[in-house]
Amino acid sequence: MKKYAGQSAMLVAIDCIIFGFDGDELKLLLIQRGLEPEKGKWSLMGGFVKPKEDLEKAAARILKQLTGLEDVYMEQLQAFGDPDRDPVERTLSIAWFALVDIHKYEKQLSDDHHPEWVPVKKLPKLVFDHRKMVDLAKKRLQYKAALHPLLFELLPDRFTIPQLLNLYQALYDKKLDKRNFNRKLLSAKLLIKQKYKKKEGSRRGAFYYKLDKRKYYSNIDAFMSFLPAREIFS
Amino acid sequence: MKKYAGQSAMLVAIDCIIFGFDGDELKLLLIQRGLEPEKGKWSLMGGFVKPKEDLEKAAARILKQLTGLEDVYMEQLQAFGDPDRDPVERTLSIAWFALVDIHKYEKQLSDDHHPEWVPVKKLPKLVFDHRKMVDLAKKRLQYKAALHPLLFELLPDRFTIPQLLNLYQALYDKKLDKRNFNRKLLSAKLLIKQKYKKKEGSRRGAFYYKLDKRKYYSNIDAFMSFLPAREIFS
DNA sequence: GCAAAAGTGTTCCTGGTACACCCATGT
DNA sequence: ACATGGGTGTACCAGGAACACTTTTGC
Repeated sequence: MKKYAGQSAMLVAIDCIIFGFDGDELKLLLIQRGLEPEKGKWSLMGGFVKPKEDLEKAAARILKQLTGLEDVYMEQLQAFGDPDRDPVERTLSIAWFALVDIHKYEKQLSDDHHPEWVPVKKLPKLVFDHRKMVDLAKKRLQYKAALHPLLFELLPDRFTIPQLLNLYQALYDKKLDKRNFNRKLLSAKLLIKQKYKKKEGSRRGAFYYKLDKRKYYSNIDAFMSFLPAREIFS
Repeated sequence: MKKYAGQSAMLVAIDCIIFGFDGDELKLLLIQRGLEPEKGKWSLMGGFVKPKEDLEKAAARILKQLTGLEDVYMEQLQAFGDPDRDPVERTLSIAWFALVDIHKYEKQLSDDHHPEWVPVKKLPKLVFDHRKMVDLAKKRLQYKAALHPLLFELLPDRFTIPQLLNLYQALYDKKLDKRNFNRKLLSAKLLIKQKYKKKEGSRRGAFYYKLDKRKYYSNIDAFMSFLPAREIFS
């Protein structure tokens, strides 16, 4: 195997921006960094890409390592390559964002990174350029979710419309009209109505819905505006 | 300077998907690869990231090396990291796409890569995974240009509305209604009408327009649908 | 005077938005 | 009975889509 002469290599890492929603706030799963430098500081979950490993695989591996979850929605965000972003050694990082059901996570045993779900709106200081990654990920999520059915990935299999409304409101930090939201949502015909929900948070109870997975997967790139889209990006 | 122990580095390259428009077809600037392996085969313009070089800078450097152009619209597309994508040695590539004014390019002296503008619809076989990069870049451009004023980057400073219409039609491979297109376009108020154009391609001549750069740059992320957007992605 | 492209207006209809009241239940 | 959140209908308006004819000029 010949090599390219005179070129210099660098380390390649993955960092994961992991979104979750607890019914009230949009959250990120952060860890306390286990390596020097900045050991113990808040950080995104990350890791190095292995010599024979695909980027997708690496991202999935790292996500699973922290959350125990597989088959999670992930999307490559962007490569971050400032030569000085890691003071130790030049390290390129490919940021991925993931949308997970926060409740599924809670049942998992997490490893020893001391992970915590932190509200996106109250982020602590993060190491390196992780803050930039988070900001970009949030923008990207806002952008994409305004046009595509995506946020279902953050909710359990069964969910109610008020939950979904809360999620949108949390992501965009705006109040939305529930009547209009409802209508748009149902007109997409992606939801299947279930039985009643009793207990939590309401006297009357709200109906559960499930995704019509068939339509969902064939439409995941479909264009539908769940929002007053042109005003949301202001 | 301490190092991360036991991690393996890899080469990091940039590949540029360079779009141009000749008034009729959408084209890509390809080169004949100068390195083994696959020397002489069609390829995107690329190069390795230098040890102290930023990704943006590297992409701009490589673009300038081929086209002589600076201050060109560029956007990071995605990292391609299949471990076997380059048979010589593991090389991660960050693909960028660029929109250039094909006529500005033609006035430049090009280097010895034997570059050629090739219609996107008649691409030759490309080395490695470059075809995947091109396909993704085209999809991304279609997506973004349906919602944002972007394609001006492919045209000269002065252009006519029929030219712009041709460009949209070429990108989406669909015919568009010129009356509706016209109205939408002008309602964005990004264009400033100029004098007549005589010669080329028409007896009557079409008016030139220029971009209102002030509004353009403050609105480059603005949301405006120049197209029957929800039908264009089919 | 005719061919070829530029330019322009109207109607229809969808879909977005604003807005307010009743319903079901637990306490 | 009342408080709390769940659920629903309507009227208005903006903007997208469909559609055809007139204008200018070079030949």
